[in-house]
Amino acid sequence: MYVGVLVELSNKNIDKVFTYSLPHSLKEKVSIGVRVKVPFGRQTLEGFVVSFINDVSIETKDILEVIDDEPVLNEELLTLGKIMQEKTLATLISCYQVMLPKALKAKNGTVVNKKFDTFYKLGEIPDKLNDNCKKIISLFDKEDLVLKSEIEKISSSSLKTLEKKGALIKEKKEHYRTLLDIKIEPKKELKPDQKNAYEEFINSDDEVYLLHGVTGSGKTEVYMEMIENTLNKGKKAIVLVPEISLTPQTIKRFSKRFGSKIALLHSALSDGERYDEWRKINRGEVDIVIGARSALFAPIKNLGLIVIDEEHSTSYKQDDASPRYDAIEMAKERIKLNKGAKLVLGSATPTLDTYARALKGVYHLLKLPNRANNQKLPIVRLIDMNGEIRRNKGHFSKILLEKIEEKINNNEQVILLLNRRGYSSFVTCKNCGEAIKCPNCDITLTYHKTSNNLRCHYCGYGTNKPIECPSCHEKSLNDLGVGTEKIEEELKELLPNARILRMDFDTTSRKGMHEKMITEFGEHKYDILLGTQIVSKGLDFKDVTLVGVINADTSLNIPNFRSSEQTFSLLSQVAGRSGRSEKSGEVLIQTFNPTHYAIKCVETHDYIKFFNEEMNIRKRLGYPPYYFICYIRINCKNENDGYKESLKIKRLLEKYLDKTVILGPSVSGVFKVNNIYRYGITLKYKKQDNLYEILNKIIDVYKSNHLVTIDINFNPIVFG
DNA sequence: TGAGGCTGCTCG
DNA sequence: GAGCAGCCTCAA
Repeated sequence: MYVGVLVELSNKNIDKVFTYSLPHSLKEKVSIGVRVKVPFGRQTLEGFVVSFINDVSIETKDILEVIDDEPVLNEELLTLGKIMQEKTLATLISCYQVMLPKALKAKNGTVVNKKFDTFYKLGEIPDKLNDNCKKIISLFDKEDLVLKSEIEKISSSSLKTLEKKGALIKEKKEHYRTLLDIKIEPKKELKPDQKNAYEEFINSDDEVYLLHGVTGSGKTEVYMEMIENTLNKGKKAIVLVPEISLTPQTIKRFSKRFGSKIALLHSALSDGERYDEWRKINRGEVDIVIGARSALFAPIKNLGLIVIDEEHSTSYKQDDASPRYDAIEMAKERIKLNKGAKLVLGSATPTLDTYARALKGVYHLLKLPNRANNQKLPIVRLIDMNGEIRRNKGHFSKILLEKIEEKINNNEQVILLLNRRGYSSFVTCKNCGEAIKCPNCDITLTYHKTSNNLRCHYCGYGTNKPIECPSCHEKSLNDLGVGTEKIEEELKELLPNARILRMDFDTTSRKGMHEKMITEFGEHKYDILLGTQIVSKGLDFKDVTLVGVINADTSLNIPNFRSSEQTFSLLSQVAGRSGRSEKSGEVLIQTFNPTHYAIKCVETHDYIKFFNEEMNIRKRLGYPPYYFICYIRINCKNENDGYKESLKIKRLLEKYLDKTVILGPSVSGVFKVNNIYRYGITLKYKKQDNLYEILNKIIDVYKSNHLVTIDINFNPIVFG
């Protein structure tokens, strides 16, 4: 008897199935999907059993040890991992590892302790009982098993008596760290719009849906109804939310409706907690999994529904490490593996790719055009900052300051967004607000401080940093960004009596801080919530009637063809935090580009207009959704070798890819990381049948090259 | 002639 | 990834 094993190391050279013999003593313990320890060369490695093999023609070694009692990868996930490998061209082992919580990844030295608790169950109850004993017995009215500690709260001596008489029987059971405070509340009736969308959903056989609903339209209520419908059919559901909006507010809403049927998977959990949640899911003890990107791979059986909320969020693409997979693409694959299952994508500002597909009928479009409870969308005003900076030194316009004061005096609350994307890596003019762009690509040039020049990361164009602004000819070029701390200081000086809560990566990184801040702001212990992107999603405070955006433009200037889309989306989302209760809301957006379509369309809440404008540009310049993009990064210790190899690769690609536009090589977003130089080649294509074949060949050629490594990223978020 | 470095290959 | 064989270079 032999088994195929995939070993833990992520390296293209050994990313294949190795055959091991199975000693008689381990025969019973091995099944497909369990982790094992195997000899590999002169080291011992962990790996996954992926197949059983009958006859072999080569010498084999014995499996040393079987680690798991139960498989950690089931058949569905094994298949899904293979699909991921084909789509990302990463190593197969990395695709499996990314689906598992840290504690279950095949990796030498991982040990996880299970925690056990003592419970009691009922035995034979004697006729005569004293009061304490009666009380203890009554604990079993609601539950079959009661914790020892709960019983001891009544009386530990009575517990001993009952145990002796055989009325209570001890039982050791695995303990799960509980995460949810469960108080189930009656569900809300759906509003007419929500009901229409829901009914259209349940009466359709389509696989993929886009729920396009404006901010505050109550998408979550619709999701919950869809989930309930799924559970009623005896099936289970996965809900993905961006990490940033996996706030206590969101979790509470789901747990109030579904209680202990939920498991949570997100980054704030410790490894142990995450492992507990995973095992609960694996044993079929929960019906709903809520989590960030990787929760898509929760080992749920009988899956009926996947919901991906805020589907436009870039957090669904693993962009910075291999496997560079897109959770939405993988969700579609998982739906296919579960007959009858459906995928729902939800957003107020869907990505162009998603909305274009919905218009074409590839996805079934469901609409929530109005806010729930007849609230109006907030009134948005643009504040032209051109010239304003010279009038006063700081970052606040007169109007915004006055409005903040007015709201605070009214006992209302304010959210302020500091848009920090693209921080300082580009050059703008302090006077006219123009950013310096590439003449070939319509992409903002990236400023390289060390060489004091500007370069395009798409085509490789480069120029020295000019002394004056090419647009208004003032000598006021600026390459600095602003942080929340600085803004907070400024605000404290301008409004000394305001209570300001600063929320950003620094202040929320400590465990529980994010939750504490949200709770305290909700209790109106502060007047102003100041933060970065973190304040833009999922928050719902009834007293917030003003949202201010300090610098709308910075995200327009990131060197990426998606910069307009991401700006429109961010501003629309943060604007949606205003006026979500009875009081009507206002939004003030400070901008140097008040006529830019991405900003104008936020003012008018006009997604469709934005979509059409942006689609025209994408079509003209050959970007998604009209073209697919693939970014090949070449990493090398030596600058010159890296460039030479990049050119070789480019020539190879040009030889075999006849229907693909090949750009570069140019320096990558961050040119030097850990003393490794990085170059990039960008591919644009509509249909190129042999693309994967050629890319696989290139990977093969370089897999044992010690000088050069290659990363491939399909549909990248960042070109780095 | 032996030490040291580089490359390419294998691991079941 | 680690280890190793095979080959090259260099200095004496």
